[in-house]
Amino acid sequence: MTRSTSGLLQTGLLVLETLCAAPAGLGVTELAKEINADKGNLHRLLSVLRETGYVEQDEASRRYKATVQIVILAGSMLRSLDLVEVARPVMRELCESTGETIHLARRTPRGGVYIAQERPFNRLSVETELGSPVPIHCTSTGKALYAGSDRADLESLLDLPLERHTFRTHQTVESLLADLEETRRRGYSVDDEELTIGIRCLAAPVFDIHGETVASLGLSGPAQRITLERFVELGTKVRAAADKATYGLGGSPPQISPTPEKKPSEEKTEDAEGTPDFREESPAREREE
Amino acid sequence: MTRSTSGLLQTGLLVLETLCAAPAGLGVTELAKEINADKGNLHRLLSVLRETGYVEQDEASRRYKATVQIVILAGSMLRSLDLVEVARPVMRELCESTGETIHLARRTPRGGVYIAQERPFNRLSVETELGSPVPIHCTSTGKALYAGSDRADLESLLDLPLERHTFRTHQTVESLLADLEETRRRGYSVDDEELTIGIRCLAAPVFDIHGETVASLGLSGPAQRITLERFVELGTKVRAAADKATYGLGGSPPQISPTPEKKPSEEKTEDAEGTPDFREESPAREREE
DNA sequence: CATCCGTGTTGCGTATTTTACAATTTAGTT
DNA sequence: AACTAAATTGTAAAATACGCAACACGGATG
Repeated sequence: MTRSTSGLLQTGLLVLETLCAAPAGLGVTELAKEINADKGNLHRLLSVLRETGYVEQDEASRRYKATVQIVILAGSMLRSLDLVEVARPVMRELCESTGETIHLARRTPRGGVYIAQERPFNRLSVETELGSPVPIHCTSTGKALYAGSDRADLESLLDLPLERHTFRTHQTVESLLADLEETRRRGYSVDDEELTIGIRCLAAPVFDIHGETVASLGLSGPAQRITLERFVELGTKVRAAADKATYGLGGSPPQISPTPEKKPSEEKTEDAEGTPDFREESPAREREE
Repeated sequence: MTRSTSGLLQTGLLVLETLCAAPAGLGVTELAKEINADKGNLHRLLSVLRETGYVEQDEASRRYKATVQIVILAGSMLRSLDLVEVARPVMRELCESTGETIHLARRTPRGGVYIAQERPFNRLSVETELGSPVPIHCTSTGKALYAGSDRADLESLLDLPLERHTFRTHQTVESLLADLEETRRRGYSVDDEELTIGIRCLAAPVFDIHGETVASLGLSGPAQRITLERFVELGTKVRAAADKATYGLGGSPPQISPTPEKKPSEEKTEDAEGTPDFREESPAREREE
């Protein structure tokens, strides 16, 4: 009982995904077991992918591997994304002025993805890989991306229970929500050793022309250099850089905390029309460009 | 008369490719014209891609765009490629010691692709984009990748006539072949302003455990710094770095010019068994790991 | 050396999908 | 409000993907 309704395109993509995740390649049978499909049909499907150039078969081991064709596609996509183009110089500048690693992550309905990075030299620097998913509950990048989401959206994004990486990792949705609330107020997010002990990060959201959060720009480095005392200084710099990117996209960053002196509760400026609100997703109403 | 034999998977991939190259997105009709397919069917196909997460439709403009899903795939592929893992530290080291941009390109049967890059700071540096194709006839990277190919292979790779970028770009296959011959002899390739005036590059091949060229590691920078006098010094460094990567992959670099003093002609050491030969592709005989 | 086991590959009838063409809705424009 | 162009939905005919099963091949085993 393999599976009934799937379609060739769906399984084809699934095969590509599986193969991309398998460094050494997979045999037809292994692959069939992995994605629960018929051996024979899979073999034919793989021929198609081979002819198309997405997959190659090792002569000796007969195993199938993904080729760099996918990387070509991704490259052509990123090159055509004006977000990267706009953010790159800003990132380099911030990287040089702070001497820390800067990264850019794109927001998607299903989670964030790192899409660009700038690293300094002669320094212990944090490695973040391109194209890898952004954890939401324990990175400043993730928090900046989803600071505007409501509880329901957030819960659908998180895979509960929240994976604990350090003793500082958020363990409850409540504490995460409070953190996001604070993020919105101060205009940038903070990760104080919540993913890795010894690493602190700061990030700020980038908005598009419709006022929606499309990306976040972040800075990360060792706790020795990113001291708590520097949070405001660095946070401001990160936010300024993110705002530059926002302007580059034709958008304008929302006002941050009109009334800085306030209790961390009860500040629902709910739907205060005027400037695009940081808080919530507003459906795109204007047409594209 | 749209097209007869294509298959959903093939057109699906074609759609993805087209969409990745179209920054602003495409409408169903535009897309249909572009790839010569039926509007209605494409619409259904796009629904599948939307459900799978590879494509999204802009609410306002109704246009379809590629999502970052492809980048996620590419990332997972590159991360599982030990080539990148092995080469990265070598590249950083070379980048720091020379202060120039270093890049890594992977060889494929259809041409090369840039898959990694390291750039220095505070320097005018060359930008090479990840996932973009490597021109073979006018870059050191391309020459290093295909130095071992014979004339027939080469001609199938090149899109003739050779595109002229500068007055130094190779205009004939003959002069390119001679260049490749010299590349094999000296162990690294050279690009003396053949793609861009003012930019010089050097590259050397990386071999896998079977002695096949799998990648090339290159250095590029402005001609003011990369002077002709430094070619040997830098070429040697680049070659050494590439060799390190080769060793990291479990391979060993072939001997370079056993007799350094020799005329540029008549040096066919044809099939001198012993160490893997730089010259020609040897079919993989050992089984994978 | 024969046998077995696991894997890749091929065959085939049936049924589901894709296809091509066209009708219909929707949105933007004059 | 009518017009235009594009997106979406509908529908039989035909191509195909599907599931199952047989075959080929290689390495391991006894």
